[in-house]
Amino acid sequence: MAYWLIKSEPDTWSWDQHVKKGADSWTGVRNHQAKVHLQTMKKGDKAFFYHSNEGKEIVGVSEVTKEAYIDPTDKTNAFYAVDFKAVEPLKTPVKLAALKADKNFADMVLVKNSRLSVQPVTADEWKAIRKLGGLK
DNA sequence: GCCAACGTTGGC
DNA sequence: GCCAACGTTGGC
Repeated sequence: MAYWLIKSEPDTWSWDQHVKKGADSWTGVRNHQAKVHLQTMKKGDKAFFYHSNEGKEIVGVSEVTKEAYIDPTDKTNAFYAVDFKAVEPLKTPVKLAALKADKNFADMVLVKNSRLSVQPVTADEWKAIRKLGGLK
């Protein structure tokens, strides 16, 4: 089981919308590094749902329900989409600022390369952030 | 709203 | 194939 972090601007697609929809497709990724990560995802993998711009915090946990397929919104067929369903919200959102202030997360991709929209998360980071978010 | 960081494009 | 110019993202 691998862990990931997916980013969305709440103006475009928020956690609340994600929860209401249940499962939805993560389309529109037009970055090759992010694409590689999408292709690596397996059904059942978990991902943190991060709000960029507004909030700048990790707000929930999602799960991969469908592995990478050609992004229907991409006419060149060069990019991929993955389906996610919302699993559970964090009891306390984990702020980017809090991660930056904590040395344990100094190497985290979110801290180092904030522009990447789909990122891997290590098992250690996963556990620590769940804890910070008030989950077991 | 600004601007730094990054990716992409296109001229040479 | 290099690199300057440009566009986009996202933190501040």
